[in-house]
Amino acid sequence: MAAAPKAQIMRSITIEDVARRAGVSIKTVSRVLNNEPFVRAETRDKVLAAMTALDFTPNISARALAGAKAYLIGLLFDNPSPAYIAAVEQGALRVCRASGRHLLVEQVSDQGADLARHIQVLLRTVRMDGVILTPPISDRMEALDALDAAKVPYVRIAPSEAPSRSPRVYVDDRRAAYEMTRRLIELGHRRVGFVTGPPEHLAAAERRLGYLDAMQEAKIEAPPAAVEHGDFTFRSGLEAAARLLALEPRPTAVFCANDDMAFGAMVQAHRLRLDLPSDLSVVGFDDTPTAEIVWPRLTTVRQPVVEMGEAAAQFLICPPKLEEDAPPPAQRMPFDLMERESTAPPKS
Amino acid sequence: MAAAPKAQIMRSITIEDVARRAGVSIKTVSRVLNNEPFVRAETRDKVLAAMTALDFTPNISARALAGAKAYLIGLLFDNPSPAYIAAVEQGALRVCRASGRHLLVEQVSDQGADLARHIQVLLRTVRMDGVILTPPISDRMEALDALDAAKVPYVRIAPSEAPSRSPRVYVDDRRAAYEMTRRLIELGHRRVGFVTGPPEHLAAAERRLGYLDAMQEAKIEAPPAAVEHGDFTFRSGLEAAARLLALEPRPTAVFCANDDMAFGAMVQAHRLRLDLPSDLSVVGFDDTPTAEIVWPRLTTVRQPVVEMGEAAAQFLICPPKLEEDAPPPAQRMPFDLMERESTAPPKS
DNA sequence: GCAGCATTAGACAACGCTGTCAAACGTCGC
DNA sequence: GCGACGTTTGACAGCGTTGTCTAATGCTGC
Repeated sequence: MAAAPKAQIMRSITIEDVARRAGVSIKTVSRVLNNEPFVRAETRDKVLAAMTALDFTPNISARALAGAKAYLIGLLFDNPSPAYIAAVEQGALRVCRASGRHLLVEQVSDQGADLARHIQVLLRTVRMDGVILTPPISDRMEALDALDAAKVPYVRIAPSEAPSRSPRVYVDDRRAAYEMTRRLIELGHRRVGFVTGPPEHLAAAERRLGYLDAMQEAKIEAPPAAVEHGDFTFRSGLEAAARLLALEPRPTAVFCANDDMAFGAMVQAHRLRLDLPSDLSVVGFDDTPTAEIVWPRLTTVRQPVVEMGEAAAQFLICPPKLEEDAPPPAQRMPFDLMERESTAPPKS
Repeated sequence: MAAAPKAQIMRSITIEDVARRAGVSIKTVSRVLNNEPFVRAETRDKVLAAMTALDFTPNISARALAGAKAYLIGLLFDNPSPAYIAAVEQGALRVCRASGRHLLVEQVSDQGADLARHIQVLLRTVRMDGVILTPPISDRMEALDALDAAKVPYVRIAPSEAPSRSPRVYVDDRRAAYEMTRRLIELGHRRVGFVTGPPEHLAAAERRLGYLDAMQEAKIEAPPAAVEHGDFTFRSGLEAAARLLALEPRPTAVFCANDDMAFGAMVQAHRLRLDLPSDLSVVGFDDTPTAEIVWPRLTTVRQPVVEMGEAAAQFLICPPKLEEDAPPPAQRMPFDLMERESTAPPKS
């Protein structure tokens, strides 16, 4: 048919151009580009000058195709808990920029066997220097298997399952929940309810354990009914709180395994015309931006999520050297108890 | 030195392997892969079978290097207004997945001249089939110039400046603000304050115009003091509201150019012990998830942000054919007035 | 049965870079 | 003044794909 309206071929500036201008071979330019040794300072300068003069930028596809590095970091997520993912992404992005990498974001929401398959295909399609796994993907062993098989380095954020299987960045969920619960007990609460996260999100289970630790330590019996199941959504928090607040005697405090559910609990309390915090203390976990905005402001556990994203990316970009057979490195990040106005001593 | 622990070279399955197995030439496999014509159905099937048998996946770097397509869409943002960006990203991601592309996210927060430079370098470093520009980058002419110069297609989301310069996806901000203001007036409000967005964010200016349209239409004089300046942050909303609520007589309603500022206004109202909505109606713009969570729930203008991200990506992937010299296509998305509990008729 | 044409398949050269290996260039010790 | 050795450079072959161009192949009409 008609000659295709063939896209104007934009010949880009190549290493060859730089080499010609600097009067050296392409390989030498490549050496300079990659900071390889064995280039005389004088030669290096010549090349650098030529690069600047021509405004040369290396092409990432060619580099990935020819060499070992890919200049690409992947961020894999499933559950689009926007605030959390966005924060991780922001941290990762900052590090990528600083080191000349780029960030490929991918949602791998398939359930079951498809997950492994999806990751496999992804890794073969686009080579990456490393991959960041956010919860709940960070606990899916199929994902790790696929990554291992493809020999692509990865870091997990807040994994619970097989924590020592890979590098990871995490906070001590159990400890944080323990401390937060303890704080509620210190305030005088005895009837403290808990709303769990979805079963596949193991960090949420850790939080439950922390809660139980504190209750047990204070010798307070936590009846099974005091632990309600949620799935990290606002709505589930609302519903779980409805069940909790129907209990007799009513809990004086509710600890939700994440902020979104805590917001649900707050709304449910409002609906029941309970005054916060005098009738009910509510606490969450995550310190999402919204925690500062609701009224009363939510007491919660702050996780440095942006920093965790940074740490994870950093990790993939220059992995710390370690002995053969040393356990994979883990970076524990500090958490903070953010006490705000949603908590107070119980009235009664 | 010691022989470098040379990364195990993972030879991937190539087109050549498929070709050999199917008993055809490489080029024929490539034809099948790209759905090019002139392949006999029988041959095609043979190739397809070989592909499946070998579990072949084409390599994106090689394709980008050799061919015209890059299988990569870029998402450029500046202001990390997480909820908004995350929503656009989610929409874009969905479309990318469905069409076998990938999403490269890039933050280009440099101010001034650096922006153009940054984009230039980015585009030369990694070839992309198209780029999505989110506000406020979508109004930065330097960005558009850089993109044009590199001949990379792009879509702008919610641009205000030079709207017809490129394809775009938008909502009618002015109209939406007009209708929302009108609704407040219908409720009986006469003293309606407005909090603007940052000056560089032109959509925010459109919203202000819409507000003024409605006030004028209702023959209500909006004194200059009724329009306060904000910058889209929670804090600025809080401060602007403080100034607005100090006015005598006090406004009975405040319209903020985005939700975050509306939340600030609500908190300020709470601080002043005003009852919402009886003492003060507050409305926002965006319908962020938090709008459902605050108490009272925020009346606001819903924009279909996820869908806008989808539309933008769709657009880059299969651009609608149009005449030479036709104006670049624009997709207007519907908005919705979400009336919730933060608005009511004024008490007085 | 053969030119003439559409259709289908293949050979081969890019694409822009890195890895390998060998060559050239000192420089030192004797 | 020469071999040995460390340093510095370059030639060249890929990497896995697509684009171009040419060569078969099959079919039509006469």
